[in-house]
Amino acid sequence: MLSGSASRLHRPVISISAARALPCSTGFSPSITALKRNTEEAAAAIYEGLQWLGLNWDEGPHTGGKFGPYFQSERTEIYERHLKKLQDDGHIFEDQGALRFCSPREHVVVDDLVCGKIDFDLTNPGTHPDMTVRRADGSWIFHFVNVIDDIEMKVSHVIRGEDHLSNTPKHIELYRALGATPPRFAHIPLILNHDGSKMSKRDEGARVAAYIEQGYVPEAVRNYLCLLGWSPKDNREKIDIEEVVKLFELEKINRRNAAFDRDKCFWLNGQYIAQMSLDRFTELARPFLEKAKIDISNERYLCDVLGSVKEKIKLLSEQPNWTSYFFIEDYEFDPDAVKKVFGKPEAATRLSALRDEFATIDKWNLETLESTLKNLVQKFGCTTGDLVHPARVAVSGRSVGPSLYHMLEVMGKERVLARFERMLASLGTLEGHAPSRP
RNA sequence: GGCGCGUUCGUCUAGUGGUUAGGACACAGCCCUCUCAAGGCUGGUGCACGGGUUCGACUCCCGUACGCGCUGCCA
Repeated sequence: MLSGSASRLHRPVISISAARALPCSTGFSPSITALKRNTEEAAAAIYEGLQWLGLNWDEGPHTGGKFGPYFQSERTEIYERHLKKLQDDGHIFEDQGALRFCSPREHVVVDDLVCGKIDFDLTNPGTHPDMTVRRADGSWIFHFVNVIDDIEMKVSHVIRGEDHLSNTPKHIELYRALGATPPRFAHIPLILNHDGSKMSKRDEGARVAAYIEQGYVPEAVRNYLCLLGWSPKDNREKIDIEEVVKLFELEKINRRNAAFDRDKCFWLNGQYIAQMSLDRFTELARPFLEKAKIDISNERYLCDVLGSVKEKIKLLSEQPNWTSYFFIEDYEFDPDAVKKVFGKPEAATRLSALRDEFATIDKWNLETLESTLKNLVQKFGCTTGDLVHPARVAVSGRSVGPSLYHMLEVMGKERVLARFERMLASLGTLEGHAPSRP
């Protein structure tokens, strides 16, 4: 079994990648599920986050396993037993009611899978005081339960943040005093914010909920996290989880801390969206559309609409904004777009002509729509844009959107003609259009 | 302060003594084009600094600086 202290999302992602590459199971130490309720909630958030990322583990509080119980609060007897052993062997002394472990005062070499061999000099009590293992009130100290849990659960590899590197020699002293062989350690770099400051649990990049709300795709976030401190070394950026597991080696993890790059994560998300199936896209988009109260009961239409905007979208949360006008008739008109496109009287004339031509179409599809419009362009001697822009504003109220032909095809003849009609009518009434100008 | 770890474009990285220091994001310009994207092309920016070792250092060694971590009866 392998353990990782899941204080941040990045670590478990790396841990799981590593574990899948190694032939062993994955789990999380009960030591992270401390007595305090907020800690348990934090741990639960990590578990949920991992599930969202599509990563699973073998043992832990909610999955079970053969080394339970997995909550620290239920493991008191286990800790008592090990403490007793240490006391019997004379490693413990009392200090103001608390219990401390008496350090052997030696050099301890940590042989880390990522950082290599590091020699720590623990001979000076002034700089390395004897560690407390239990408080006066009977509660346990993290370092102690952490070691006990890993022994009890037969943890073979401890993968955790580099912030624990300096604590590791103390842990090793404990393993030795208990007659246990220390596991292999792998201390992985920390994730920093873009400005170089340390990323805390409350920072956006560390909150899974933030990714979900903003419309990130789980596989993209997972991919991005894998690339922080690790690389397939072949210039690939988009790399699926199976491939990561195949290539992953703890020894190849970088030692330097990495800054979280919002832009790149965003870009990767767009890559995943562009390349995913329309079915998957629809599945992921649904909650966002529902939240925006868009009527998506017509599955077929929904799918067609999403198909027309899929390649434009980088974040799922952009969905409603890109598609709302497909579903409602009282969509808003962007004043700037209207002004720019219909500022000239020819625009209305051309739209009117286009309406007449479209009305005669039998086969309402991309090809016919395009050829019909292009014919009219010839006739007027204008540019394609001179016809496309008015049509776009008429049916969507805005100047940006999917390819016009695609949009019109999806909307259908009836809807499009009605919208043209309304546009023309509003131009006539609001502006009192005269065919000629001074 | 002490101890530990780190330092290649702004960011993520490839690179393990001889490379025009490669890729990606971001940025700029061009092309394409019905808009916005996408895509294609081009461009600029980098080996923290100082000493060694070597015929030759981004690569090895030693310092310095800077960053981060630990130094709790926090986890």
